[in-house]
Amino acid sequence: MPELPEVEVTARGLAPAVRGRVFASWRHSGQRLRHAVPRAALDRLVGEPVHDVSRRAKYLLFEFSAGWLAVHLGMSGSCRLMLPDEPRRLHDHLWLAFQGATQVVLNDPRRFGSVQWLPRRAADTVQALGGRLGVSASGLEPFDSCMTGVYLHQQARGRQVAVKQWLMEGTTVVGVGNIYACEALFLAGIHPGRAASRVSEQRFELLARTIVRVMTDAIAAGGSTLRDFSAADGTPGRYGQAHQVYGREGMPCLICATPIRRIVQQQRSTFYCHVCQR
DNA sequence: AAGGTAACCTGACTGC
DNA sequence: TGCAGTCAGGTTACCT
Repeated sequence: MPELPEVEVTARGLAPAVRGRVFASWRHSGQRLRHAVPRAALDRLVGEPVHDVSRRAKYLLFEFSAGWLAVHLGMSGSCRLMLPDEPRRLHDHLWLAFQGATQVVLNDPRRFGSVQWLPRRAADTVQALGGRLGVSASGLEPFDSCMTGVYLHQQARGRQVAVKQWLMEGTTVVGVGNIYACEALFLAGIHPGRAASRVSEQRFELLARTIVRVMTDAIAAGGSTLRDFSAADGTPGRYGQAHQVYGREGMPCLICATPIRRIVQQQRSTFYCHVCQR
């Protein structure tokens, strides 16, 4: 599921209900997620207030005085606010209860999601947490003012990999997954198979702007829902209706009417227009 | 060092 | 109706 917009929508949905509340208790389904649930850290956090709920890359961050609880939604995860007496659903795996009867429940059918504890280090910032979360979270946030065509061009130097794959690595810019990589490359007119180093600075300038635009629009629409995703209040995202190429194989390009093509790169589907994207 | 592949999981859908 | 095969928003360990 979730790329940056979906995680952002989740964070914005949870924050008003959770910010400032005291963490009261937690429960785990016992089913293994990507990483073992940090039991000792969760136990220590009981009684501590949550200062904020935010996002870094595709990670949801619950900020405590001692550090951050980082939740990743994997391919199929979603986090929802629930009342204590609501029945348990299939694939609910983690319950975080807060004072005042607020409960955050992580549901994840495929269990590619994770929960990690990041102890606070001196002068830590949310931006700096990226590297500690993994290489895929180490790049710049798309909304960072340093995310320019010059920056992308410089980062892509010497990289022979396809630009789409390079974009999705998360080492240059974070949060761009399969859907939004396809969409942003289409809007920038860049062929997804082009070597990253062979994209011009001018094209990268356009790409930097289209990434921001696609992300902004997707957040405003509540994200994309393919099958699993829903926001903290359970509503699905509407951005799927705005997809220009993703999931539109064989359908006419919205610019030139040429049928959209689908290829496989790195075992992932890529959708593009071979006329508009060069 | 960079590039490719497999693995982690469940569920929905397609075609026979 | 049932079964096999394919595909799905991500990440990373391990090869070459």
